Amino acid sequence: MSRQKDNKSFRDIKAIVLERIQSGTWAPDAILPSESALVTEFGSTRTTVNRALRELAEEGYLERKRKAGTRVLRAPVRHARFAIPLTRVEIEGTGARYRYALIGAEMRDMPDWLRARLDLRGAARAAHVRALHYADGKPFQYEDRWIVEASVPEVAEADFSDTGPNEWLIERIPVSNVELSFMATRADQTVAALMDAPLGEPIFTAERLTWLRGQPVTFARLHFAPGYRMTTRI
Amino acid sequence: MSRQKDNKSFRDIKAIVLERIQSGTWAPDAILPSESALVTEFGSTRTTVNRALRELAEEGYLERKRKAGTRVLRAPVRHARFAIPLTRVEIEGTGARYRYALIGAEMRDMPDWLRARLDLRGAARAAHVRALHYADGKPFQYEDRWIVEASVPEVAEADFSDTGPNEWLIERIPVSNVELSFMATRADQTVAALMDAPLGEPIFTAERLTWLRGQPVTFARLHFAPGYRMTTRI
DNA sequence: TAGTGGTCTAGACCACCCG
DNA sequence: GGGTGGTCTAGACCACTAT
Repeated sequence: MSRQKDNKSFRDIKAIVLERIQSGTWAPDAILPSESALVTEFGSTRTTVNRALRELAEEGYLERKRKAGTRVLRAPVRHARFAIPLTRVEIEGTGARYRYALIGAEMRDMPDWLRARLDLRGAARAAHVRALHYADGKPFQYEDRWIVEASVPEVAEADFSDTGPNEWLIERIPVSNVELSFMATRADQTVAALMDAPLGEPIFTAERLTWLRGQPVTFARLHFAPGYRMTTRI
Repeated sequence: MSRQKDNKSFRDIKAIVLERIQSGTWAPDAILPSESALVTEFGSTRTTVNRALRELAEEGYLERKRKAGTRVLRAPVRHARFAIPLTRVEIEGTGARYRYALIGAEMRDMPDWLRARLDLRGAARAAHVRALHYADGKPFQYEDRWIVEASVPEVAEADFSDTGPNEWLIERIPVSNVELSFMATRADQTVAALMDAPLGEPIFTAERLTWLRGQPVTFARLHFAPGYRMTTRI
């Protein structure tokens, strides 16, 4: 049979199923009809029905188990998805003018807390780079980053005067693993001075740890200007 | 041809392609071979190759366009994914004992800032519920929530003494839209007292706005105990 | 206009797991 | 044991868009 107007695409099926969940037709904990039953109802094939249900499960609405069937989740396990763009892109995306300023960059032995954090034994050298990102002339983000020399040897000769260390890294290192944390910290002297904020001001802070194939590449602490909100719609 | 040992599953293909991206075999901006070329290389069918590439694109590694082909993204648009569980589930997941305490609940007219936030015109009543969630006897999260009566009429008779308002809501309302924000705030008198923290302490705070089919349902502000980190691996 | 990805049909085998 | 979802093959038509 060729594709008819009344046949349902996987998007149609997703929409119909979601509507039935949200309207309560299929209440939490209810078991949906099997794929083959839905194939009959929607007049499509298992491939299509399967894709619709699989995606709804990925989105946290359904739980699927062989033999047990497809169940409507009581509390949809919603996942917040945050895009993690380059700071420059994030700023330009709001229509603001981006400016970058290097505060300092030097090669150092890594402090103990950082070696512990990166799970590195023995001494290791790293570039310690500090920089400010401005939006429309106002401080937007203070970046305090370490780049492990063993993983990125060219870092010893890198020049960060014009390009942020993150953009520099992205040109060279395809990342494989990232651990990302968000927290609220207190503005210390450095941050307060750079952000033009009172000492002790609550600062939205992100920590980012990056590995390439098991090797630690970089650790960054990103301090956002007071009032920053990270927002997403799900 | 039946499935042979040397045939590749879509997972195999994903892994191989990802390895080629991360090793630089397929550098940023490079165009991958077309699906049919990969079908020849991997000895599978387009359905399988397509699923592998489609998922890698969803994960932010590739960009796909008809006719233009599949391109390796320079800066992988990585997405942090945070599971948003019930507070009780989050606490119990760490192995800690969960305890809930209601602080106050009453029906009120919504304040102006909230009506603006929910895009509601005219007066509207809502339940204002405040509650504390404990982990192993220590304050973990202070929840300050408004529930719109027009969207959930039963809320006027609800009893939140034993069950948190979030769990209560989930039993009744399948959500459709959520806006989630994270920020750093300063502990005010209420939060400081409840969290046993100094006034002005930086507090990791989440705001959550929920709609059902365009109707605002609830607005919650969740204040986490000092030191809270939200972490994810991507 | 030609080549690429997007999606569908039709059918099949299999892994898992509940009863 | 048997029903369910997981995934694959083989082939097809179509939509988009770079050239």
